[in-house]
Amino acid sequence: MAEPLRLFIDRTETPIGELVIVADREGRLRAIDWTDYEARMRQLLRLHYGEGGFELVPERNPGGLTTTMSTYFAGDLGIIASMPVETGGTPFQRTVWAALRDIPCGTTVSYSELARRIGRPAAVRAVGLANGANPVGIVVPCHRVVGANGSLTGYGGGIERKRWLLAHEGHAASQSLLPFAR
Amino acid sequence: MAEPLRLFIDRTETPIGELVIVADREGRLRAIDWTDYEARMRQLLRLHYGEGGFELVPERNPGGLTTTMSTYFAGDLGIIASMPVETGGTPFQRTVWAALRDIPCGTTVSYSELARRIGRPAAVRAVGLANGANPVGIVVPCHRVVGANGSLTGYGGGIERKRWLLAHEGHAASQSLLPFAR
DNA sequence: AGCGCTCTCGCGGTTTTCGGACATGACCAT
DNA sequence: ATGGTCATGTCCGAAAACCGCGAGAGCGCT
Repeated sequence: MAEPLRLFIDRTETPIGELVIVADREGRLRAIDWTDYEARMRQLLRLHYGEGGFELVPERNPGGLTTTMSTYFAGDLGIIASMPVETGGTPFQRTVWAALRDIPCGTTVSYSELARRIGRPAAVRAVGLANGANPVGIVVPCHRVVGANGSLTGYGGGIERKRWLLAHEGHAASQSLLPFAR
Repeated sequence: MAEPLRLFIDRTETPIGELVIVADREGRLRAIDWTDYEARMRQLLRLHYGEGGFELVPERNPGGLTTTMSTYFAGDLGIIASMPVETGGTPFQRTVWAALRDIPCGTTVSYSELARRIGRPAAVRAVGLANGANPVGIVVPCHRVVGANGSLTGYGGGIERKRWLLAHEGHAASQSLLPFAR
């Protein structure tokens, strides 16, 4: 009944692949992902806003977000911390995502530590799940969460990109971090 | 996200109980039910428009619909046929409800006949279900559907009311119609 | 011992799947 | 007549599967 949410979609190249960016009328980031995972991103949007609950309109640099992302990749790391974001998700997921934004750039946290921080020390796997369901990767830095033993464990965009992002953010040990525990 | 749909709610007395009436800004009927089943009506609204997808604002005689209903109960039977109606529902349900409005006042149809009319002769039970899910009873005359053997079978507001409505509409045999097959 | 690896199992939120209930009625076998 | 079977759409609740984890046990090597 209520006309669908009007969202704007744009794309931009980065050193590790093309990004798809989705913003709303107010210039808040609603979704972002790598072009090669665009299908998954659209699926997530459908899940959050319903089948016909939104429409994607191509537009250049909506809300200036495309520029912001380029700036981040160019080396201005702090800029994403203040980027406006709006998401759906369950209460639990939103709690996890909020906690993600509190992880300082250049550092990492383990899944269990993150679970502890939101007051649900036992919900470790659930935190992993919520991490994977994050619609606004990079900006809400799910890549800063690693295994308890320092292994990179997983990343929706591919482990290689996770490693690159951490290195880009100057994480001291990121060069030696292996995909799996050695 | 999108602010909730603003709906107006009113009540009116009838010979067979109090009605709750819900209209939209454009004066179209969105829902109607007997006060003693108001909980079910609200449930249906939640189902169609989502948990926080609408709000009910008390208002006297919204869109003049309350007057229209009184007029119907006073004896002007034809007036409901032209009453504006807007509903959610699945494609199948909407098809069934549309077919209901084509049943002339003062006549009845069996569930199977109705199923045949919408081109789904086998979906007899499904038609019954869709009938029960009708959010705008009386106006979309689900009470004009009876069992193949003439029994009244069922009605969301109670069999007695179904019988009364049919009698009110001058259905010839309604006086002798029994709740269940004899 | 001490290290490091593998395997197993429990953890918990979300999604998916499945079965049942229902405002019927045609058909077939007792 | 009576009674069981089955088709059909949709919602709901229960149960199970799914995982971007991690602690602990068992085992083979220095």
